[in-house]
Amino acid sequence: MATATQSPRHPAGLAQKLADSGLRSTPQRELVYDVLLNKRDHPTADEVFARVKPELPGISLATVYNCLETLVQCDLVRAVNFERGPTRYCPNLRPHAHFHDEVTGQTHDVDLPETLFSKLKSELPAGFDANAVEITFRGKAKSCAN
Amino acid sequence: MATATQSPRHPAGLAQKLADSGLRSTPQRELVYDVLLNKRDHPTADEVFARVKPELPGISLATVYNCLETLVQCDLVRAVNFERGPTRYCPNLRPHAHFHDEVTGQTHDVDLPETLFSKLKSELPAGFDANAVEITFRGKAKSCAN
DNA sequence: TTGCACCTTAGAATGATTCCAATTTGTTGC
DNA sequence: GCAACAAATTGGAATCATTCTAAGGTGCAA
Repeated sequence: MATATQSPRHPAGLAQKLADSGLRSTPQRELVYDVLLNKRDHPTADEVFARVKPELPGISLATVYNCLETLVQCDLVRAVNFERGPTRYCPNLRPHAHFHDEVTGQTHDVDLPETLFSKLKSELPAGFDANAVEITFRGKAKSCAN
Repeated sequence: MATATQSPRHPAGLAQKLADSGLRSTPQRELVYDVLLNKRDHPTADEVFARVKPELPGISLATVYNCLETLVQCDLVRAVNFERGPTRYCPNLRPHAHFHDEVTGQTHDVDLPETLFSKLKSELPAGFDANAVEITFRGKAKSCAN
């Protein structure tokens, strides 16, 4: 029996949401989710792996991929892709856009008015029924330090 | 017309645009560009390769990748990515969005009012300077036959 | 007609991700 | 408590798109 070395640093929602899908809450899944919540810089699977390893040294990269996939399935996390780069993960569930900084390679969340998303969908020609829109900006972000 | 197996089926712009960048117009580049113009279904590199091979049997996949990259550099073609799938290529230079049909896997161009793109950029918080926006819809497209 | 820069080519290498088969772990009914 | 069964994890192999590399063509310029 694994002792509770790690208390849940995340909303209790995780176990519930997993259970809703008939899935179990495991140390690996909790930790992966914690890591995403704690540093919301859109890490790749590899980066998540690196952050998770110190706490759970036996975890494998395959498991990290599995956990991330599971979290995406449960709608706890969004997968974000940009130009064939490795998939990044984002625990921000509100509808939002992404801004890719061409200089630093960083990804930022950008909140946009809800109306914009629905407006966009309404612009579609007849016969197109969208259930998701994705908006991605590319450019330079002035860091706060400048 | 039976004589010239490959007359330029594309606007004369190609050779010019290439020259502008100090590049040569080659049979491979012309043919790849032709293929994109002739069937605008957002083919992958592999698909372009397959379409090009009958006319130029000696062409290699590496060359197709090279040509596509070159055309993108010259702003004659746009590379389109969707969720880690293979990159697709699109000779439509007008600003437009893409609609991915979840059923058929097809990609459709969607023209949106120019104002929308600028409006979107103007919604960005201070400090974010976008030079490109990408809009991608996912959903079902009723085919015309229905 | 030689030199040189650009191009193409085949195949090897890379990188992210998925697959697989073998444990391990958790849960349930007894 | 414990066998039986399902769900999860693991390491390594496999896959897929793409890029790299080294070697050989091509064509214009001097």
